[in-house]
Amino acid sequence: MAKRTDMPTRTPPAGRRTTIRAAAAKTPKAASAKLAAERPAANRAEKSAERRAAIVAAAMDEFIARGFAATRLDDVAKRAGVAKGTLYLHFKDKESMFEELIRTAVVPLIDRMAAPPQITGPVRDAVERFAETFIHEIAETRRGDIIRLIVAEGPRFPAIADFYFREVVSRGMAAMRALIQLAITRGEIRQRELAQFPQLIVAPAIVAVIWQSLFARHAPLDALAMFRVHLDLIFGERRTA
Amino acid sequence: MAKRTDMPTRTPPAGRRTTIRAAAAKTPKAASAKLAAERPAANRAEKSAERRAAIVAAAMDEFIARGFAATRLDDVAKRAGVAKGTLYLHFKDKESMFEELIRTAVVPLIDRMAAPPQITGPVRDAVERFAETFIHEIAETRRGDIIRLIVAEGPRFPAIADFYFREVVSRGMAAMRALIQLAITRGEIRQRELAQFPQLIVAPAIVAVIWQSLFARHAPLDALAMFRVHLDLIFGERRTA
Amino acid sequence: MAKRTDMPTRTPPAGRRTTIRAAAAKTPKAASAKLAAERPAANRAEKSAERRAAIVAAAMDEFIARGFAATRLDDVAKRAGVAKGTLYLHFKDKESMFEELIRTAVVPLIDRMAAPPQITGPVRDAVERFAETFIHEIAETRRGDIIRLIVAEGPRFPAIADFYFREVVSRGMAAMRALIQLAITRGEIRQRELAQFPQLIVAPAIVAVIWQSLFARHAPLDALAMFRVHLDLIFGERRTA
Amino acid sequence: MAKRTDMPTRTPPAGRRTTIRAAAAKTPKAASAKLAAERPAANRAEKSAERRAAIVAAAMDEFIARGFAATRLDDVAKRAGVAKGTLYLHFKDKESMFEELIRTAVVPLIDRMAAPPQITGPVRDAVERFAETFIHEIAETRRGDIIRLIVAEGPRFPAIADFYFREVVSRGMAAMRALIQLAITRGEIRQRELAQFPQLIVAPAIVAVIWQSLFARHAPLDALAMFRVHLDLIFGERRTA
DNA sequence: AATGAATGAGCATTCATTCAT
DNA sequence: AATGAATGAATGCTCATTCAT
Repeated sequence: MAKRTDMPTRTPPAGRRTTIRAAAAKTPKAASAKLAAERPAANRAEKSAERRAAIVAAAMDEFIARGFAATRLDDVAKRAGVAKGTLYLHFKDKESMFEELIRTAVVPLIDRMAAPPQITGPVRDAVERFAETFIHEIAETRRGDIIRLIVAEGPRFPAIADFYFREVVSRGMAAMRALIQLAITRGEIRQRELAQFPQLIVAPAIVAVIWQSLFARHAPLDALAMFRVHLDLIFGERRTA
Repeated sequence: MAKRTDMPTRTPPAGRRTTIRAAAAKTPKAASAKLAAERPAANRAEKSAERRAAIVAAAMDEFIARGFAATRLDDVAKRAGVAKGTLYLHFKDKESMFEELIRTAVVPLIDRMAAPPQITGPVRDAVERFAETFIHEIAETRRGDIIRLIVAEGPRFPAIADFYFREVVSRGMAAMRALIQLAITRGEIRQRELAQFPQLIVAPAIVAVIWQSLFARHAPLDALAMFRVHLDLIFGERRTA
Repeated sequence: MAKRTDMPTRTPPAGRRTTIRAAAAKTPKAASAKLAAERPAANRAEKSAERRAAIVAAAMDEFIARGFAATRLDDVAKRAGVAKGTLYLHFKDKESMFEELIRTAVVPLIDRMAAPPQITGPVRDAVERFAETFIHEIAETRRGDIIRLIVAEGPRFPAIADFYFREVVSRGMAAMRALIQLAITRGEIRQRELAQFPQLIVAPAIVAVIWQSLFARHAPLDALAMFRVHLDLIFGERRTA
Repeated sequence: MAKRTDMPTRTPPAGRRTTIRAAAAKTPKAASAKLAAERPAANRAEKSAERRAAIVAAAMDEFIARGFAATRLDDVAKRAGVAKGTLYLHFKDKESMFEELIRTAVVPLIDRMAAPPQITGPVRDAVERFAETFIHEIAETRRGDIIRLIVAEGPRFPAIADFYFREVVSRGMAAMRALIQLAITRGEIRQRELAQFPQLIVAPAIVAVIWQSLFARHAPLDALAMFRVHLDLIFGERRTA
């Protein structure tokens, strides 16, 4: 069967798929021992939360690397250092695991969006700061992969697309629109129609995220520099920085 | 190519996988009968080409609707009106089917990009015409789904990402850069740095494609109108059309 | 013993297994709380005996409703209001739980059989009284289900079939045979060969038990009336009651 | 049809369950080779029917030996000499396999019941002939096990209990009642109330079936002799045969 | 070439049993 | 003693791939 190509970025492959059964880390004990060693003590609830966190992290890695359908819960369990059955103590099934995972992972994005942008100086500065944050913390981290994951699986998981639209996209659009209108009022932006398409502001960031996961090795992209040029288009020539 | 030509927009998903069994058209016979009826007679080679085209079209629909891993060749065969074994007369295995498919599907995109843009008037007009074409023929058709498919599966199919980068992206970028430089030379664009990031030109088109498949039902997007505002940012306020 | 004493008739099945997840009372805590509340205090041994009784009752319900293989110890524990591990403080494993259970449940049957039938008047009266008891206390109660359970699982649990044969069947047959012979001696029964097949006396009772659990809803059966007709066949026309 | 035709009595269990994994006859190939050898040639449809018959026979053996829940489809496949997937070409899932199996197996019983009893002489002779047939062909063969299987699984498969009641029990009862009434009319039976409980006629046969599968090794039962005594009770002392 | 029945490795999920707390 | 989280072998079912017809 499939060769199971290697993922270009993060996550080391959790096992060879078709031919060779992964050398089957028969060492959940070892793994949990390691966990135990790391931390001085932990009561029942803490340990459970820890395990859950390990599962979440492992599942995220696998789902990002392989997509929903191709991810094997066996691999998730191995990577998390737990037995297969343990997954089911925390999640009803693979599908809910995926959906809950995405929701959880999206929360930091929401927090970013929700942080009321501090408009102390020009709007452009606020947008630029926002973009810096986004690019550093999302486009260049695993969170960017989550966005790609949503793009990839969204059509098969309408609940996820809905959730993402509601919690992130529509809120982000509203915030962008407010910023744009403020900038128009202040005369920083002359293009009044821009308020109708706040997507235009973030489009380069989205493209950067996609570019990083698909083409980074062919042609690295300086996302931040690109975004600054983009801002120049919107706000007019860059001030002599 | 022909046969099930255009199916101009998204295929309705044939069923959620995990829970509901797809309503699996139980009529391969019927389908192939229809095929046979369409054309009076056909020699061996023609029939084979026809079958292959049917398979390609069917596979495209299924891969778009479900992604690589979740697509069942059974469904592809059913939809194409052929037996399962027949698929293997045309493709080595599921993986090569997928890869060849993408390559095939990407050719029209290449052709679009390769068509030397007619610069008879302002560069902006050329770009606008290009965008109109792109949006009509890609963002609003099934071809847009192919782009999403590449985004979704690219990391698992580096060969495809490579191919796509080489054949479409890098060529498109080069063409864009040339246009930008021409426009800068002519004074249509003042932002000189834009030439370094031709991605900025197409970013809204990419975002439109993604938006359509994820959020169209929440908030339809007038991709063309958006793109025109985008062009105003780049080329300056729209001429009084 | 007590506690959930009565449950006089069939337990409603907790859910079809393959398709629907049982509505799994999520309240072991609540249940055991109730237990604790019922009785002011209890020393260690008493509490243990109580728990064991609760487990036995719960297990009986589940085994009757689902059979051995399909019964989940999780459900038994939940129904008994104890933790899963507690089951193993009382029983070695599922199999011994089942076997001990049956043995326990069969004891009342034995007691019934062993009670020396009071022959104060005609043998027929004794047999009729016996049948009344059997039908009221067995065929029409959960104990009848135990007989069906033995029929169902006997071939897979030879130890149980052996035990049941030894403790109930052979003793019952002997008692029946004695009664028959007494009746023959007294001239109440003319059919001498009946003594060779004491099964014939109880056959209608067995059939009644099976009928109740399989066909009661299609066609209710008046077991006692049937048995009286049966006695008429054996002892001759019923006296003008 | 044939092959493992008659297997007149109980099947030896196909493997120890809990402790030892069955020595796993890894020889489906061998088995099907044997099949092929037995028969000169066979077209597609014939082979399919043959396979299905093999599956049906194997499944029957396993279900009888272990009950529904404890039967492993792996074992069924092994015994039938086919691959696991093949089972699913013939049956939707384990549950429908079981239900269809029972239905199929019950047909011969129906045929027996439906055969209009030839009343050429005394009714008693007709009943006696019926009983002989029943005991030879059912109580003493694997068909008896099917009755036990229905008793065992009926409560978990209401559809089966319904079917069995409708197709066998109610029809059999009606036939019995007609015979009884004829006998009453002719003066062969004096007990008029017997017509209300035709179950009484067959009760010893049912008991014999159960006895055979549970207690045969403890105390063999001459079912036919027992039934003759039973008939004497109903029709009066046996004629000097 | 075309078919589709057959295969069997693969995988999600369940559940008896154990054991640290 | 009691708990219930954790385990992992077991099992129903799927589906890419093969191959006899």
